[in-house]
Amino acid sequence: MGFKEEIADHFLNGHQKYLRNISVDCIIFGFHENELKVLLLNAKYAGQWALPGGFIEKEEHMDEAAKRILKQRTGLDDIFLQQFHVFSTPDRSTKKINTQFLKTTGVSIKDSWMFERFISVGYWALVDFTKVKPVADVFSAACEWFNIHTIPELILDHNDILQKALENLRAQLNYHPIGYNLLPEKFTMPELQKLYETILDRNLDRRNFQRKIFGTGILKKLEETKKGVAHKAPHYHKFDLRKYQKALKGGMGFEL
Amino acid sequence: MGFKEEIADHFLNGHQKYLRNISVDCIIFGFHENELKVLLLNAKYAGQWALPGGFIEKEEHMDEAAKRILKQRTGLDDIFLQQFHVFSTPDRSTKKINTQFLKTTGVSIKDSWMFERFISVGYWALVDFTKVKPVADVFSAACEWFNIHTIPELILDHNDILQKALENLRAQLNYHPIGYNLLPEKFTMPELQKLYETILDRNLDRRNFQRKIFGTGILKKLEETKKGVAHKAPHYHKFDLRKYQKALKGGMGFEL
DNA sequence: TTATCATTGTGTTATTATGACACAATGATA
DNA sequence: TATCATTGTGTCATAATAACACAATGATAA
Repeated sequence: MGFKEEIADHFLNGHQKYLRNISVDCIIFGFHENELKVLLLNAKYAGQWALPGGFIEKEEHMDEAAKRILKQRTGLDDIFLQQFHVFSTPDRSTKKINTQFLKTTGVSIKDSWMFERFISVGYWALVDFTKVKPVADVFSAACEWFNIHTIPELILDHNDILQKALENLRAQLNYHPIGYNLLPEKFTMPELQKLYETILDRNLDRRNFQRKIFGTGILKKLEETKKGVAHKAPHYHKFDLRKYQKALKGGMGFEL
Repeated sequence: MGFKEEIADHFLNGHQKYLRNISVDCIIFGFHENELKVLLLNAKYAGQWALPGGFIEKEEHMDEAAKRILKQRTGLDDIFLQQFHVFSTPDRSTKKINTQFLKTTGVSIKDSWMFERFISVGYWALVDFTKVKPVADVFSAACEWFNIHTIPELILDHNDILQKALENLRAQLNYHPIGYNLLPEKFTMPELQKLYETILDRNLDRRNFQRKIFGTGILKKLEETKKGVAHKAPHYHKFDLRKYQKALKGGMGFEL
């Protein structure tokens, strides 16, 4: 099946494979060079950036659908993910964009399930930036990381979705192993603090932060220090996962 | 249109009015006689209790759908409601129940959108128990309040949904005007405390509770005392909504 | 009429958590 | 070898929380 045929098939017969009127959008968070980032796709022909998303197969759990989509974009299995909100304004339809897409692709289709309204379930995911190889798909010209503070205008309501994801991530910070999933195995205390500061969007006192984190016992300090860094080299740390999980159950007490 | 015709029409043509594969289920919370309660429907012919639910019209916001459903059951407008989770196990289909229902009703239908899998969005709602008049519908033999601690076995995964709703309500206690929406305008301090205790599922120290609540300034103490009560009569209180809203923004600090 | 009794209403103290703050040690770079 | 930005660490004042007891009330029972 060639490219055109593949597209036509998706528009004409996709509803036999996927549930109708419902889709999944993913906010993939990564942390790199002391910045919180999200993975975005550049929709071909629309020329606009979008959240990676997809549809739910007829016999598939929605969480599995999200995992499948995440795997396609990042190459990773076992991603930590969390559904956080359903977006359902009646004008959520990609009809305009899809029509434009078909036109430029040279495929002519009158009616399609893809022209209908979609209710979308938002998931956020936490990935180890260093392990991700961004992958675009046939609909996308590019797949790239963006700093959370310099997000371009996205299609549909994707900017709202992203905003809501951030708020939810913030609210969940004390109840999910966010540090554990966003950082590589070894990391420095300033990196961990910066991560918390970025998500909470405010500065934390370095000494109080350290006291609190160490107080929970979730970190093991390694002898090794970070190399190739100007000024005093910070020590590496790693999570004690057992204690981390336990601490999360009671909430970790960072005020919003 | 008679009853049978109405049913047949719903099964045969409902998909022209409603979105497919997606539904809404509501957990309606009320507080009465110091007990947290939920409103359940008894599904006709299935003989089992269920959460009130429904479908989303083609051009309707999902929140509006939930409101519409809530209005049907309670008679109330302006209900405080909150979506909290999406339930999407692949076996979520009412096919069996609906088939049974049609059989006993004497309506014969081979194929229907109602036999397909449904992904359901859970909403919880807070209502003033004293203002609700429970209303059943054509599918339901009864509509009644149940104490949260004595819930019968419900259809499908509705017990799970209810459990999740409770957990979410608990987690949201500090961020939403839950007391304001569940209690009548005038209430006593013991009633408010009992409400918090029920939702948090643990006992609170009477004096510390009072100190904390008064500390936020969200209550106005009235001169009036509760009548017809054995032992010392407690004073009535009412919420200072402005201060309540303000206090909620920063979170009210009841630990889970 | 009076005693009983469960319940309301209220304050103090000890403990714990938080926030504010400063200076010496480090080690790459100039 | 001097500089400099950064790491690493402790104290103290304040705020929040948890534990705890007894007098006042007023309907009910004796």
